[in-house]
Amino acid sequence: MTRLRPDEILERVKKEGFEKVWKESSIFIPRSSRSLDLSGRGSPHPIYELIQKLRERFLSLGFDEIFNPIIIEENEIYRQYGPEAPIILDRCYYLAGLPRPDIGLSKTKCEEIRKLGVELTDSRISALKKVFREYKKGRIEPDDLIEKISEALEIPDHLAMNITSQVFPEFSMLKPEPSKLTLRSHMTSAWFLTLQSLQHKRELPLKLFSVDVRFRREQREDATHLRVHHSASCVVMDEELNVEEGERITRALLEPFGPIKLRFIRKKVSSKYYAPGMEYEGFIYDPSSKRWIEVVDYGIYNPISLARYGLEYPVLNVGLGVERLAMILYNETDVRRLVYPQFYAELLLTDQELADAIRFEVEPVTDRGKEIMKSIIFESLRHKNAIGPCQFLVYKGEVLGKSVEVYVYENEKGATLLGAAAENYIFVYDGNIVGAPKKGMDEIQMIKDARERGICTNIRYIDGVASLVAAKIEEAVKSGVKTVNIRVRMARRLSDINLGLSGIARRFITNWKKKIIITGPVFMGVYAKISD
RNA sequence: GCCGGGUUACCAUAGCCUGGUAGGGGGCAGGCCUGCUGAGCCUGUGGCCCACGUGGCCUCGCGGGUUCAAAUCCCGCACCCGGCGCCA
Repeated sequence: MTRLRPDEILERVKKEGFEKVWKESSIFIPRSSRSLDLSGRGSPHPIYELIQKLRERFLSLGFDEIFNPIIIEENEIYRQYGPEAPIILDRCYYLAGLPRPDIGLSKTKCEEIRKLGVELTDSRISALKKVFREYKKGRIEPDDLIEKISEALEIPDHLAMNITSQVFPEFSMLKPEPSKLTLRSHMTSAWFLTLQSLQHKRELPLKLFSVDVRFRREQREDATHLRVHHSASCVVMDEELNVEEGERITRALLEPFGPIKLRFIRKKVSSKYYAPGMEYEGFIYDPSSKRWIEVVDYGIYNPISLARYGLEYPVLNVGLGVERLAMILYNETDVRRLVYPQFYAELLLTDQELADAIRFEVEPVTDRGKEIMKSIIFESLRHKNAIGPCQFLVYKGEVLGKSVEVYVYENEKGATLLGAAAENYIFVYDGNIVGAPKKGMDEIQMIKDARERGICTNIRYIDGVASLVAAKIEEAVKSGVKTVNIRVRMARRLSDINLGLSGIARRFITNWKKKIIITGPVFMGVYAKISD
């Protein structure tokens, strides 16, 4: 397995430049001879899962889904919020863009260049235009711009420098210029536009919803604040409306999520886009923190704002913070961890995941090899209490056209064929890897816990050793080696019994200072004779 | 916006105040010792170069500075984490 080598690649880019290395870079990419597995099921993101449920629920309550504009002109905020607009806009992101370099080379610019003492011919102008185009496409780097301009105009460097600094300051200092466009901070900003457009096109009552993102210019993201989060928002426009419908809609919306304690309170000071006294907040009781958490906001839009959009009917708006609800439902205290687990969640493996990460370091690949592995295990266990010196033939047969005999043996006088730990199983418990017999050793707490509450991998020490021996025999047959003799004595590390961990599992164990305890006497000898 | 803490090899860290060989642990690798179960001991473990040595150079987030000498002191930057403020 060859991997990409970031250090080497960056070193080459530094020496040879981006363009040259880029052209050759496809050769670095390791290619696979197998095709990718496209079966199985992945895990969904909890936020999208919740959004899906909310959408489904809105639809079943008779609301139509709308894709609302995300980019909103600053002016709309003034129309909706009136005098409150500046403090709303303070929390908004404004869009900015880089100024377009003047590729067209206007007459004014040409005139300015002439004033600097450059004689402009048609061919020079088109050469200069070409330089600008290349620059914009990134084929000329900023460092080389002056040089290229001086070549195009056939002038000395210092003159080219003057041209860029005086005639085209935008080339040397590309600074983003703000626009009056903002990213919506509330779904309401978009609802006014949508309602304005639909009010005479669809029959009342109009029931619309959207579950989508909104943006807040937070100083910093913390456990309860994100810059981008979702609002499950709906509006109702009808000839007559009662604000109490907000509570009914909220209760109906949250019904599929089981018994939730809800409380609604009228806001003493309502926001300016609502009519005074007609804005309510909804709280959900969070049993884990034993606190009421604000999740919903609803109210009836104020007639001034409506009038500025020519709206002739009252509008009720309900907005629910999706991430807030998710935190309660998923019992999570940090919204960052919930939404961006890839950045914030600690590396955590369940015992099952850790157990799955334990594997043989080498394994037999041929059917015969696997057969040998099985008989080593079977025969060794059958004679495990035999007293040495002794040996047992465990396999005799052909492997890749050569005859192979395999023996398990014990040379030591008075010792049993297998050591006491040979039949130990590997258990995983609380992030620790523990080797232990199926019975006994209860006086050691870790073993007791691992056996009672941990996961048994069904891998024994003897399995690891047998796998190693079988693989070595295969290798010996292929390379023409005549004998294989493997003695495993005391096990101390996983590799002693031919076991290994994936890199992620190892990182998990070292990260959390977990233990790998597999010490034990294996004392197993296997000998193989290979002849033609 | 204000204030504080952090960034050291595969992992988690010590060292910084008071400048002078980057230390201990885990993991991994090798060796020793281990004969019936919880276990020890030694060595190695960032990169590059070569004349292959008891060799040289680089490396403590990035970039500068001070100094004979910088992980350490000073300045700037980036990212991360806290506290306060803001949170319609």
